[in-house]
Amino acid sequence: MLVEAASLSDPTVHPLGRTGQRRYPPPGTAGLAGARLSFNRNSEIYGEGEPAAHLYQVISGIVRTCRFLIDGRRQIGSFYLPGDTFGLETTAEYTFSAEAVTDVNVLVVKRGILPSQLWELMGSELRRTQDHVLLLAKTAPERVATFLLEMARRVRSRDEVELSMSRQDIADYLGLTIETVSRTLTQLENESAIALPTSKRIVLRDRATLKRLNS
Amino acid sequence: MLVEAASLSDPTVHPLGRTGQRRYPPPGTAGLAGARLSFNRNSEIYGEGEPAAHLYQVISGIVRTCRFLIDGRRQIGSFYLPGDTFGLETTAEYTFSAEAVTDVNVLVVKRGILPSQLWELMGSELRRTQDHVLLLAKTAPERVATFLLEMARRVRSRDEVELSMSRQDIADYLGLTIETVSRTLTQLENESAIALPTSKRIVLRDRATLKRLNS
DNA sequence: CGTGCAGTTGAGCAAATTCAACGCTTGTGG
DNA sequence: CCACAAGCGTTGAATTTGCTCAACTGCACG
Repeated sequence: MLVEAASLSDPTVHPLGRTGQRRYPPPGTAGLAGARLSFNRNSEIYGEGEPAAHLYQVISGIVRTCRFLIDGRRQIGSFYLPGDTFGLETTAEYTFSAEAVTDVNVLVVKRGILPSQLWELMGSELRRTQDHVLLLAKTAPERVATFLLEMARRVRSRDEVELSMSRQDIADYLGLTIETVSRTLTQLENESAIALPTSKRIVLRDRATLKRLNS
Repeated sequence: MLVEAASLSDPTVHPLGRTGQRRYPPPGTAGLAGARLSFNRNSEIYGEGEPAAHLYQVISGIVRTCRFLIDGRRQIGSFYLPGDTFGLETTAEYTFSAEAVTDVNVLVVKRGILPSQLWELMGSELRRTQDHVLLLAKTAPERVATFLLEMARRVRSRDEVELSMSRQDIADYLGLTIETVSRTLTQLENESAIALPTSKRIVLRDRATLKRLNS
């Protein structure tokens, strides 16, 4: 991990874990501002159970948050793309760990967060998680199609998506195995719904088919 | 839908519930104030897509929130027990519909909500939903065991739980079919992990086994 | 005493997982 | 530059899990 700006030990961290406290920053400090950090692929940004001291905004790269069952099964909560903010917690400790899917640059957000921004952030977290629950009610092809459409929407891509994360990451997000993800992608390709120029690059050829699966 | 006129003597069942008498709220409702409403079993409290005008607190009975996929599959988001608050939304419209699992009395909360209370509420919604995602990563016996332990915890019951909701409700919450729920309960009973004096009443006989499944 | 509904149980089936093998890419050292 | 190992992804076969369909039971309510 590489620190490019201010120190993390700075004690003026906004106490995000606490509720009922309303701190309004002085005018002019609104917006996201803080130290910039780099993380290597697959390194941990923070761990489940650690004090939830910071908020992070993705500058470049992709971040995943995940939780584990005791036997090692992993559930990925979300992927965060550039511009997304992660690390918002309602408790004193992180309930998920956050890891770098690719090499990542993040901005540590220490202050200057308005309550309205926090509210907005929490709202999008909640909606994302609710959609995730609905996704897990679907069949394998439906989950994969939903995932592809979601990723295409989030990267504002017309019809091509770069899946930077591994098949294992996708599988743990969708609640499937890597084999099922792989087979489903192949099947979608055979149906001409998508094309797979490389294993990480996906062309959406027939959005209608995908949307139908999306339910 | 909110019904203003009280008509307790009216024996006909209003499709969207009927009003009840005003009473003093039960303990634990400090800060929340509003009209009290009654809804009959299986009536809709509000629908997905309606303007999210109100917050509700359960006084008595059980409420479920749910969403549907286009083909009719239903996903239950949460069950709300007495004391729980539901209807908190981050958008202008409800993303779930809310229905009465049993006959229900609720308090409509229109104002008097502090930002800190809203924050707390949103936080518990988020945590609940995150736990739901993790639950859906589990096997059928694990899901059922987790559900039983959660319900027992929430009703603060030593070792007996009244499952007021139907098997279909449980199945749609756990992402299983009623047959699988039924079979799993039978299996747990055969393993002496639980007892089923009636189909709706469950005795937790061996929490250790259930907790092991809970992962 | 039927009728209807909720829940249970059984048999067969389908979907997804597991286990295993294989291919393709990537990176490394000779 | 090539050889080779390691990791990731794909594919196939067997297995398991949970689902579908169907029958049956118990119970509440007329």
